[in-house]
Amino acid sequence: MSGARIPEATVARLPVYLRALNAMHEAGTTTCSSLELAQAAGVNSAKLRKDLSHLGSYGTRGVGYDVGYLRYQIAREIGLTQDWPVVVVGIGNLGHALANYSGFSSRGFRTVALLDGDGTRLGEHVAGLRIRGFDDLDEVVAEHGVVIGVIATPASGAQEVADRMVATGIRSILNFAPTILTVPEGVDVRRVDLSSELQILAYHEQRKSGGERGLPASVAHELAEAVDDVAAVAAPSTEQTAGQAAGARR
Amino acid sequence: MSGARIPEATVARLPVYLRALNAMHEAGTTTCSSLELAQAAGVNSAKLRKDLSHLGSYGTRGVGYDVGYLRYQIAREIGLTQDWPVVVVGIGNLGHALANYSGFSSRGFRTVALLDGDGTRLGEHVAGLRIRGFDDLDEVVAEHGVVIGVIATPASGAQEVADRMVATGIRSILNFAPTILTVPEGVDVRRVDLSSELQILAYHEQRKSGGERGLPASVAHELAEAVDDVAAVAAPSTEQTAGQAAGARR
DNA sequence: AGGAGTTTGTGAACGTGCGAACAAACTCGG
DNA sequence: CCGAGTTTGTTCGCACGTTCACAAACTCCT
Repeated sequence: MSGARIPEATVARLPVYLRALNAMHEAGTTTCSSLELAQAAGVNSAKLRKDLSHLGSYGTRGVGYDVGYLRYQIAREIGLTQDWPVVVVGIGNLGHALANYSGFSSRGFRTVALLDGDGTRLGEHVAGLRIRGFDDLDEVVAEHGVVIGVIATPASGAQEVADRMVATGIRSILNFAPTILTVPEGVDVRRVDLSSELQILAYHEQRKSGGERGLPASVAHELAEAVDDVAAVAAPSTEQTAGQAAGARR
Repeated sequence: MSGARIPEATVARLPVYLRALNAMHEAGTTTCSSLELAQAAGVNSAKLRKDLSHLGSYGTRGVGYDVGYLRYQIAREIGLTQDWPVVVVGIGNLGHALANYSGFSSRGFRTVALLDGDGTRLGEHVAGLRIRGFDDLDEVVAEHGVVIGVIATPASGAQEVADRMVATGIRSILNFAPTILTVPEGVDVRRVDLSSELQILAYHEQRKSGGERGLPASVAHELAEAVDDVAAVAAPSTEQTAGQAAGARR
């Protein structure tokens, strides 16, 4: 059963289940039903059961799941029973926060090196680690057997960092830089883009506002100004069908 | 056309397209084909065209898309032509980084207040803003018409912050705290979970390396207990949200 | 003007994911 | 031991998302 392929959507939810199970364990709960766990994780209980069924039959009908046991099974499936050395490149504001982030240092992941291309921060200590130059990447990767790299540089340097990472053998990259990385086949990149998340929220917010409820006056006022600003920058627009222009909206 | 519903998967990709278009614009490119834009965004060109077709017919057959015009259309659809005041709660390492993050202050989003429940940071200035107490939330929201809140507190305080936000009228929350928030119908929450992202990478990495198998089930339970003790000492980790896959295929 | 080349927008096929419903399997009380 | 109650694991139908393939529409060259 462990050999079977697990759907990507399920994989993405396993960390959530794991977190909920950890919370239950710390609260002293030893057993839980699929409904309880599902509510704690914010998903449908049928979906939870189907997700877990991909790992194996770790529950007991009529009873539920043993928190400690299920916790271990999920952790093993994800690979958290082994230690993953991680290197962080780009120790600006975000990199600094990541280095101090407890989620990185606990639970299977261990930050083994902080690298920065900017010489001014060299030697500085963050979260108990000395900031080293980016050129030390090969050495660090070889020494600790790093396979996961975190990029927290500005967008301009991210691709070069990624290339160097791939060259040293890193095959999984977590990218915080606001850019799309191009990597060879076989290398996984996951992107965490704060501004994209905000934009998605804004889209839905705009939808809500357009619906039944009115906009606060302050927002409405700023709307007019902002439209002008963006239009001045963004619209060299010459032709184009005026058919579906902006007017239709609210 | 603007009134039609846009699929969620498409909405999640629009910010990526917008970013690619911005890069092209800054590089002086005035026109691009769906293939060029798709490659810059890291997606299939057919998918790109279908996504854009949900907004309207903004391309020209045989030619491609006008960068500036398409850029404006996407920005308008997302709602970036208006100004979104944002309040950030929890000015620890992460909140500090967010406040300084250029993606927050530019392009439609404006951080209007930094709040923290911890009194020791009060009055401190970060990114040109004075840190205020969490109790000022109502006042700040009312004054600036805030509808988007960012939570960067530890997991323990996140739910209370969310409750207070909802009470003041905030309907969109970006949650960096490693916990699942419970909110009323009509409130959108997006989770950004750094540790979940790492765990997803670890899963795939384990797959690539052939994956060492886990321990026998007999030992599993006791080991889970041990692992948990360790985790209990360290602080909890972070969270991520639903959604988009990474740039690389797998 | 007309044909060749290019590129968009979309219809159709395919795969994936989700939720409801239900049989199988367990516990518990008598 | 048996029946009632509970909860898992799975099957099925449906909706959503992705990719292919192609007609429509545009430009360019002769």
